Amino acid sequence: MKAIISNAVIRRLPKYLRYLDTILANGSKKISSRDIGEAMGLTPSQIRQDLNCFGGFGQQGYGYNVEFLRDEIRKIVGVSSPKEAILIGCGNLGSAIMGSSNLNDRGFVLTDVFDVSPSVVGKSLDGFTVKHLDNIEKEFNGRAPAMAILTVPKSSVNEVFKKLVDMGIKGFWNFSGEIETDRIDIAIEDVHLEDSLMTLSYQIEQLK
Amino acid sequence: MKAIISNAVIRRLPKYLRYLDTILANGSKKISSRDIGEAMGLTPSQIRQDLNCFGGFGQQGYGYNVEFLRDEIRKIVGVSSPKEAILIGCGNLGSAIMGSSNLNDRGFVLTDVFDVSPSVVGKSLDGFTVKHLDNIEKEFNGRAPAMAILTVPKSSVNEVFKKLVDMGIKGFWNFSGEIETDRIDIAIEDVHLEDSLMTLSYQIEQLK
DNA sequence: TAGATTGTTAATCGATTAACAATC
DNA sequence: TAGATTGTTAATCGATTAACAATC
Repeated sequence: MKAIISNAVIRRLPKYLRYLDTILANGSKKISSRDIGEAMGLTPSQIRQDLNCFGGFGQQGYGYNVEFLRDEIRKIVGVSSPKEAILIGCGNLGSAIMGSSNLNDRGFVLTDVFDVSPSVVGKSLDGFTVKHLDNIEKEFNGRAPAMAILTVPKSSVNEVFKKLVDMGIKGFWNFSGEIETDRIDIAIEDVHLEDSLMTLSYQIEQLK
Repeated sequence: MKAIISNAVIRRLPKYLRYLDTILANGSKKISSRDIGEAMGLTPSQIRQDLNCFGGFGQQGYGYNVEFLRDEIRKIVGVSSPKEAILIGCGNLGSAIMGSSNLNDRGFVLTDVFDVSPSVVGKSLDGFTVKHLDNIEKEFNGRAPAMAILTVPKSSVNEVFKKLVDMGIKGFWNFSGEIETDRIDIAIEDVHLEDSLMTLSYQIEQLK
């Protein structure tokens, strides 16, 4: 029985990964939990606890081999086995995500982009020909990509979500507001940029 | 002496706000912590604890007046006193943020947008004429907007940040990666979309 | 070997939940 | 008044930190 990993730990994994990538690029071969902690503003204890949720990646008296640790975390996060992703909604935000190089090397490969607006369907954007969402089932013909990025209007997100779930898609990166569902066999990562913005507003008020 | 509010509480405030806005739009006049909890997947206790960090907004035996509570949280978050914001970096993501209506009514008013690329400086985007970042001091002439949105390349974010801090800007909504600073009189809200993406990748791996 | 640093158990701290008196 | 629900204190739970034996 696999122990349940707390959300706090999972949210730190990408940060470890980013840090290890940085120092690896700088040529570091080994690192101690003490040094990681110092650089990332965490306690050495926390780092050792976090890593030991997944395995003993270090060596007593030595520390951690940077490249090995990086590769292990990449495996844990799933970054080393890219999954097919599609994008629904080619507005400003959708285009921004399409254009960024973040998807590749972060666990996903973008294969297709969809929209419903006649003004973009058929057009070429960032090397993708925008397809009509109505044809998506035909396009995939029983198969399903691992993940869909939702950058559609708030008003249509639930309808689009339902359609994609019916196709068998199990992962969603959702920029389109609240999704209503009780399916627990589906992974949804909600990005609420307005919440982030309001948190900043609060912080700025506190400075006064 | 004001008690320090935990980060967990602060991150929930925008969610309360969003929920209250929704039910207010649906015509609800009053609500109990029990009902809020049910709708948002939190315990009634937590909601009462959270709100009582800021004051007693309810009434025993009755519950909370939705509109009053909403307005109080808006005040706490600072959404009801909009602050000047500027945008640095008019690429895809910058344009997406410019185009979204999220800024207004979320505590900020976008007044100016800047870039350094000759291909956009001088052009008109979403009703804003893109100005050159080199002229920003002249533009503001000693004044400083409350917040800057950073959607610049990772490689230049620290340089841009330093420039803006020198101008007196105290709030940053940062989409451009790691900012190095030890200033504690400055509010920085980092948005790491790659981290969000990797967390989703992890979650999808767990479904298998 | 001696020194260093992990892996892991125990202690602490903080956040969430439960309970209940106050009171509308 | 009786019923409902808050505000708040106390109990619990979980996450972080400290300590230290294991061991490279």
